[in-house]
Amino acid sequence: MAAMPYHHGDLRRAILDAAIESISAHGSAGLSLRELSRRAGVSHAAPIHHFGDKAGVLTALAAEGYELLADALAAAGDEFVEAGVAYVRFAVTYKAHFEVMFRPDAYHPDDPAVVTARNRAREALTAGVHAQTARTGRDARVTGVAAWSLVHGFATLWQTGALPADLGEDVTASAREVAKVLFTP
Amino acid sequence: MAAMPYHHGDLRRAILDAAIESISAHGSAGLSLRELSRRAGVSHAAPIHHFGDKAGVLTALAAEGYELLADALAAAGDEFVEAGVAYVRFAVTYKAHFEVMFRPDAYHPDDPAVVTARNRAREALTAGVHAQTARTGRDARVTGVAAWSLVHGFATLWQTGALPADLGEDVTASAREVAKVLFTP
DNA sequence: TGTACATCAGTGAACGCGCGTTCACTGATGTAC
DNA sequence: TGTACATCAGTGAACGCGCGTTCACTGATGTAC
Repeated sequence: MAAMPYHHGDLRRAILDAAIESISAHGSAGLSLRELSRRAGVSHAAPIHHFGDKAGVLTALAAEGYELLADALAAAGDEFVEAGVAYVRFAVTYKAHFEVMFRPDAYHPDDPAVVTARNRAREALTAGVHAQTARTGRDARVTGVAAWSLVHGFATLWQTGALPADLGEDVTASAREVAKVLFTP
Repeated sequence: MAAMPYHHGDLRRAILDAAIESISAHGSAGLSLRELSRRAGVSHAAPIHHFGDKAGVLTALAAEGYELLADALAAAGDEFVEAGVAYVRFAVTYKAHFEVMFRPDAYHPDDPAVVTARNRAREALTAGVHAQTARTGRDARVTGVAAWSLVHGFATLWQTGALPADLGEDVTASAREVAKVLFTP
């Protein structure tokens, strides 16, 4: 039975992973630092060293989430429907990140890392919309909000389990069908 | 200085109102029964009498929310865009109800009152969609999900303050513009 | 009109719990010379 | 190659707090006769 080494190695990452696991299972509402420490197998005061306080953990998670979202949207390119699908796929794959990102009361939304990543995601999101509206001649601002609302609402309702069961389990396919409604004559 | 009467009169209502006030201000995550009792000016064990436990309070709130939503949608009639606007207006006006309704982990989603009210709201929501798709020949199921996603996402993003500031402050007008995108050629 | 009694609504003390944060500490690591 | 020392990472005890729920209770109300 090997004794735990005194230094963890990558406690920062381990705490974030523990947070992701816990939030995915039980939501972000009841999250506690002590639970994360337990999951990471470390004393309950250890996370403070890396994150300062509880909000610091969620801030790091939100920043990471916006980075991942920006990457996913960038990878989808200028194809509007595919960007929408990528948004939904991100929300489902990174459930915990997604949930935290849109609970700004729970973290430090003005944190520089968050601001930078969020702007990157915003730009990626509007890029697809602009490519679309340039072709169709619609108002870019309103169309952008409509598109964002659609995919955000779909992702949120899907997560909550509020959508009718007969949609099936393939979230990508469902999201694509739904996204098409917005841009099919 | 009049002494408080021993019996409150309508403590049930007072607790619900206190919950609405508290959730509107600070979200539903940190809500506590003791805080509600304080707000209602009553001993901290009193709410148990009316609601059984904490989840009971939120269950009552969710049921009330679905009733109010069903009423709002019914009042909008079969006009699709107006039903969408009504949905968003409901979410903004009854912020606390709306927030609780979509946090089924926090209450008893199988409570009969909740189930009944939720079904009423569902039917009202699909009525508008069916009227619309009968006219346009689209697939009712996918269109319904798209419409619901759109208004739900818009409402959610509006509440979080995530939408661009240049939309202005008139949520009804913005919602109408956005809803129109879904059904304008 | 009065009275006994059941029922209901609210009280206040007590319980045990998990939490975030602080603190002085110790173990481990790496760097300067 | 060795050694002194600064820095960093994690510990564990302690703090004070607010919480949900339980419990035996008392005050108020209404109903049967």
